[in-house]
Amino acid sequence: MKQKAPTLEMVAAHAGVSRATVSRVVNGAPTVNPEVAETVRRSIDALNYVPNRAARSLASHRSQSIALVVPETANKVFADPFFASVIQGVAMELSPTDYTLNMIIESESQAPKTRRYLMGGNVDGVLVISHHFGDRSWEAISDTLPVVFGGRPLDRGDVEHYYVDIDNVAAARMGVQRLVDLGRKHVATIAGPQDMPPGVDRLQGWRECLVAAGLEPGPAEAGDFTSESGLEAMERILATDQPIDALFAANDQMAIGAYTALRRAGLRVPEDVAVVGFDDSYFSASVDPPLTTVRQPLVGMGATMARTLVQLIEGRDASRATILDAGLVVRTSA
Amino acid sequence: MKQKAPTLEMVAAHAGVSRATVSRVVNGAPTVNPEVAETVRRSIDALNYVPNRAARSLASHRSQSIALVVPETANKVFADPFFASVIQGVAMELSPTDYTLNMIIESESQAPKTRRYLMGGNVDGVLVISHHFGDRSWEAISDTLPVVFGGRPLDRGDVEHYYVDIDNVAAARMGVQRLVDLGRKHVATIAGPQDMPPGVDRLQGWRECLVAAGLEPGPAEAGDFTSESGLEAMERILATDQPIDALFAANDQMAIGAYTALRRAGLRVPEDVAVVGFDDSYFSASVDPPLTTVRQPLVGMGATMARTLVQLIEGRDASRATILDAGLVVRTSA
DNA sequence: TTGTAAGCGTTATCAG
DNA sequence: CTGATAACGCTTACAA
Repeated sequence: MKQKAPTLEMVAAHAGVSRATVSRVVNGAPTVNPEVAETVRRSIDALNYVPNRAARSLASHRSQSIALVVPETANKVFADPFFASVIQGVAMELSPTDYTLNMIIESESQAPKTRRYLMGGNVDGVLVISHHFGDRSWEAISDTLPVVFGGRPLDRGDVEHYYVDIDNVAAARMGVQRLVDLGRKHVATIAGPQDMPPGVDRLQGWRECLVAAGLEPGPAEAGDFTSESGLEAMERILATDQPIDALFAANDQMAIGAYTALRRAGLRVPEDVAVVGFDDSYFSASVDPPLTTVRQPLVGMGATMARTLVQLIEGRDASRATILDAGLVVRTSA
Repeated sequence: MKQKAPTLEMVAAHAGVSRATVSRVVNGAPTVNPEVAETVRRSIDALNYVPNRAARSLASHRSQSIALVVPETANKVFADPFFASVIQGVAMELSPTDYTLNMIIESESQAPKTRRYLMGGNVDGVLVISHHFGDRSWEAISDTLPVVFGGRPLDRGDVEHYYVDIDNVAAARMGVQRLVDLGRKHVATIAGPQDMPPGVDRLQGWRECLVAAGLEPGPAEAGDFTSESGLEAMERILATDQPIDALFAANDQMAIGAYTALRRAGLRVPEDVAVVGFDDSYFSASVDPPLTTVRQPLVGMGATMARTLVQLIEGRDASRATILDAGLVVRTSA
């Protein structure tokens, strides 16, 4: 039953032309007589021909495939809505193109293998989603292939990377401003890890906004973006016994962790403590009370990364940094 | 700067052997003199050689790549922990192998294109994660390529598919049994969509368990696995004014939706209504109160799917159905 | 155990 | 505008 796939040659025979012509039609070359092209197209349909990628890339030196590298980092890769949503955006953007998405989960141990695979001409470009920084191994690859990062990479070194991100400082300011506008005077924050840009930038935005409003920054504790760490950080903040009437969390997961700590402490949201999160994760509308949060266009970021990379691959130029807009989503918690 | 990748031929020259020999070493053929093999390996390292996939698959008629097809179904693909976790399992399992993961988001509109791509010899096997059923288009593909499903496909037709799943009926019974053991007498359920196996099976398990315990099944309302639908279903259940002291939700997202409805109705969890969810999604431990739930080994399911497919591809045989164990995770809500 | 040589299905370079 | 014909980098009988 297993029918062998028809080849270009068979189509050529069927249409009574040369393989070269069929190839031209398949690739939409402009220099083909319309009538001939039509005949060829009919033969293609008749035989249900599908080009063979392997042969095509061997001959053209293009793989038509794009690698998406994500760090294995425990098994939290997908637990983090950040990754999941960005990946979704990439996949959807690429879906209608001729590029194939090659997902690579990079465990620390086999990073070298990955690097060689990428440089071995097996992909046309690389998308890197990472919260890691100071990883200079990408510089060599950037030298060989177009690489686009999700989230601003640490700018050490002379290489300017391509990346798409939001302005985390400004976005955080926007979230904190909501709290200030509500008349809150004692705004605490649960910051993200201080060894990665989003963590640092959002903390900075919080501080800047408060200072600009003439308020004294409240207590700040850092978490690792998991809800457990949010719960713990909130407990530490409460333990300081400083007056608190508002909280800005560097992501939604930590915000819901804080919800639990607040509830246990007998504090109501938003009456006693108004809470603003960050990300607008898909669950933030369905927690109780619905979380007011700074929206990050994650799926859009993924799509933009993919679009940028394709541009680079196809020789068109693209801007080094694409900064997408963040926005405030007001719900009930603040 | 862009250094051309070294070819097999260059390695052969460097090592002073024929290309065939290098090929044998690369592919781990047993018929190679150990010393020669060692020399070749050294040359490979020295030149930093990486085989070219395109050439390799063109010559061997194997693509060494596996397609992972997920339905686009709105943009909820990744919002659903089910997909995210299964995909993660697949990716991690494949990561150390020579197979490449080819993610395809299939939008209804271009299903035909996808099908032709798959049948055009571009992949060695297909993994399908779908909640859809009655889709017979896979039967033709199963005829050409090994296909493994995530979740039992609807068994219409004469083709027996390969799939990995859990026993949803038994798993649901296990969750409801917890409620029964707690002495609850009025167990309601929020079921999943009734046009897909998990939805139907979990509802059946709920009923079976209750009947076996000599209890009258409480009210049942169906949702669509989103937390919003869970909230609404819970409201409908409460509106029936039937006495309720326990709830079994067909997934965790609907369970947390129900939390909100219960809280609004002034009901406490678990004191007034004990709640058991399903999936053990990554957020279920961090909601308040922590959710008791039926754990589904999602990442393991993904890994198993990948492993099964590779076995099939490599000619070893595998069992048609692999049923993984589910378990009860007891937290605070029940 | 190793080498020779014939493909694998396209693209690309030239003539025509 | 179209058709030969040589690559592309590797695998794989078949010989040696």
